[in-house]
Amino acid sequence: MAAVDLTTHPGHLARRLQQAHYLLWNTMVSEETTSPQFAVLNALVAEPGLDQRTVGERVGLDRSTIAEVISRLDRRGLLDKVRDPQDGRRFLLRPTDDGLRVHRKLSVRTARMNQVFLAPLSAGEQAVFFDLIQRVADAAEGLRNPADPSVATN
Amino acid sequence: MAAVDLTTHPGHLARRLQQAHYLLWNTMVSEETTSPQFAVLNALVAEPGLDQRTVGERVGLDRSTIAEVISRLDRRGLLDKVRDPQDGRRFLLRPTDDGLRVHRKLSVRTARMNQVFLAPLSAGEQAVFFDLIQRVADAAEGLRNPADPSVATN
DNA sequence: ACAAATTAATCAGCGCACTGAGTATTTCGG
DNA sequence: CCGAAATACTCAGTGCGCTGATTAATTTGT
Repeated sequence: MAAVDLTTHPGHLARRLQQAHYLLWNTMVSEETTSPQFAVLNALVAEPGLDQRTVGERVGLDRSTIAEVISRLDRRGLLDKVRDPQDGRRFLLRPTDDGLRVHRKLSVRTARMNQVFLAPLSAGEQAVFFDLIQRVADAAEGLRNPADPSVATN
Repeated sequence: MAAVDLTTHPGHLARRLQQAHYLLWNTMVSEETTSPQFAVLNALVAEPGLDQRTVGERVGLDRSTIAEVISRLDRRGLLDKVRDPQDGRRFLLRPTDDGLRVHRKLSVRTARMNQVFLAPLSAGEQAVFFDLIQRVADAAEGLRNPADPSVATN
């Protein structure tokens, strides 16, 4: 009786959206390479030589998760991981030739998948969709690190 | 150079949105009870006596995941799980008094959290937000089970 | 120059999410 | 009535995602 309507809960909708995407990715893009793995590969194609932490920042993964994703890509030979001679704490990462090939192939398939995924929306609605989600996600991420000195907390 | 802009990838946005929500939930709602656990509890408040599979359907969790979520709620004494005397394969689930208490408390906090989460959007935008996400998620879930006999596949 | 603080990465532990395979129970067909 | 199919649940295995604690390297403050 006191139950709540979950269709008005953004968190629940976000989870359902992500699950739906996960399934579609598996059937239309790749069963071996996951969406987060592709995101990491993509970040390294854009900026080869990044370290682990920075890649995580770029794609929105925390230190532990990024370490696992990278270790899987490394095991499959899709990226190179070498100690930074300038700073022995860091590992520098860059895609291998295989990594570049996989990235190219998956880029095409991902574009196709996105069309199918967004097909229920008109072009205008798609733009609104991106804008609204991004604003909510950005704001929530902002709540998490209120410590940026350039945007004082008061 | 051939890298892709992830801000136009709904899957990537969905993941970021869900992560942002996860963090906010942890700080504003509960550290013990997760959002999927609340969803299950909520489904059982609405319809006490459901079996596991049906609860999973209601909240959008597959057979394996729902089993784990339920076993955690059971361990914490928030629900009762008894064999259906009519059908020995099923377990019938209902919230305990403790489960009802937790559900009530978390309902209030969840409402507050949703307000904070959606604060960057106007009331009109929030309605659009729900509508668009739901349409995309519904459509993608529909691609997954085209086998409903009442809506023939051809 | 050297102790203290900071930073990058790892590890252990928990929870969500999916698939494929296996077990037990019920239902269906002949 | 009884063997085959369907159904509910469990189990093993993989991957994403978070926190808190630890280790190793660099930077900072005297």
